[in-house]
Amino acid sequence: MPAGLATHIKKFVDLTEEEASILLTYTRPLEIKKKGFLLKEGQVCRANYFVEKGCLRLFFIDEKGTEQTVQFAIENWWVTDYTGFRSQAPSHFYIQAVENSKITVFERSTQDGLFAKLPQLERYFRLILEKSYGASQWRIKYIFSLSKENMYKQFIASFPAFVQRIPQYMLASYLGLTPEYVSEIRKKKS
Amino acid sequence: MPAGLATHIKKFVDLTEEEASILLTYTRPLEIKKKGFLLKEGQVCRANYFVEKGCLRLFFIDEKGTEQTVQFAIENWWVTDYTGFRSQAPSHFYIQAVENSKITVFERSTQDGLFAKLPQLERYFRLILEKSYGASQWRIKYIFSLSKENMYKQFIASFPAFVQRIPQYMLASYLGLTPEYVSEIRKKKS
DNA sequence: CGCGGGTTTGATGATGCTCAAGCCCGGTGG
DNA sequence: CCACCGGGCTTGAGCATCATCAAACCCGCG
Repeated sequence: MPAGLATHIKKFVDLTEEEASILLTYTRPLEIKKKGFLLKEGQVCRANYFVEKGCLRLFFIDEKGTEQTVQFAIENWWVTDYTGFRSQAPSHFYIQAVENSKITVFERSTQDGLFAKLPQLERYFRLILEKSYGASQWRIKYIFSLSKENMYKQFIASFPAFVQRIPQYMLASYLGLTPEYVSEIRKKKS
Repeated sequence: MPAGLATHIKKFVDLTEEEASILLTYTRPLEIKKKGFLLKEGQVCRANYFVEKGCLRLFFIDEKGTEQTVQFAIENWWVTDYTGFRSQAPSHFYIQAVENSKITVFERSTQDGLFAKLPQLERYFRLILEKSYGASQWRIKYIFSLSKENMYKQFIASFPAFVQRIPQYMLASYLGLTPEYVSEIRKKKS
């Protein structure tokens, strides 16, 4: 039961118990093991994923074969390849579990039906997307204004708890630097 | 009259003529001269801006005093500082006209009233934001997978017409490189 | 105990920035 | 109509940041 999702929605829009149970019929719970994939390059991205517990990441593989993390999603965040989700064309991204995770799956195919029944969810997703897009604008701001070293320091200062949860190389791939260089920065700091 | 806006909305959701005229009462046309500002750092971002004609840019000034462009908006695009727009806290960004422009202004304070009257706009903005957020994910992808030189080449190959409309230093600030380096790349190409 | 994924180390070198100067060209005022 | 001014673009030398590569190391897990 996606108790987390209903609770999260209620922070943004009204949702009665009855409506919450309608919501249930439009979503699907999913447990996924660490390193499991919800989406791979070339596949059609059919769903939007809400993290009840655990952590997912959206990444791609560049021409040199290195993984580059675009986004992490922890508890109460949504993640999908929005371009692929909208177009239903083969995706250029991967979505992978960073930890053993409990997910609520929201299929693209049932979206319109659900919005027809619970119109306030249209508002909920608008609000979520405003927040996500705002975060994305800030991400660009950090990328352009900070040196790699400062990006790293800033990140671990801002999210110390989260840094504990992910391996270094994954953090490196999120910040756009090499694991070797992360190592060097850490050495310097001591 | 924001004919462009109504037309744009109709591409995404239904909108009768009567509803379009209601929309009119909730928006405000604005003409702004090249280099004029719609938002400056420290001000509260009270509106979302739709470009009917012309071009706007969202940028910030980094600690070295250099302008860094986060986003351009040409005809039929919205632009605002979403974080500031949502929180109504003083912004860290600037919004400036790149050309003489015709804008439709949508004030934050009237947003809820309008959505109550025209609920389908909730959907419209959700769709717009999905598209914008998707574009933003791709922007990250390009930043992480291409060298500066290839970012530049890729951009001018993808948007040759748009490149004509903006000065080099502004394009440089969008791609996160220096005008000097752009110069160097252009020299090499010949 | 051994395997393997992840991290560290260090040497080398490319990418792309900084700074300072000159240049080009379009606009403005005399 | 010309001269000047200044914003933007170019040039080049020098240099910092950060990537690359190869090797060793560490340690948790099967």
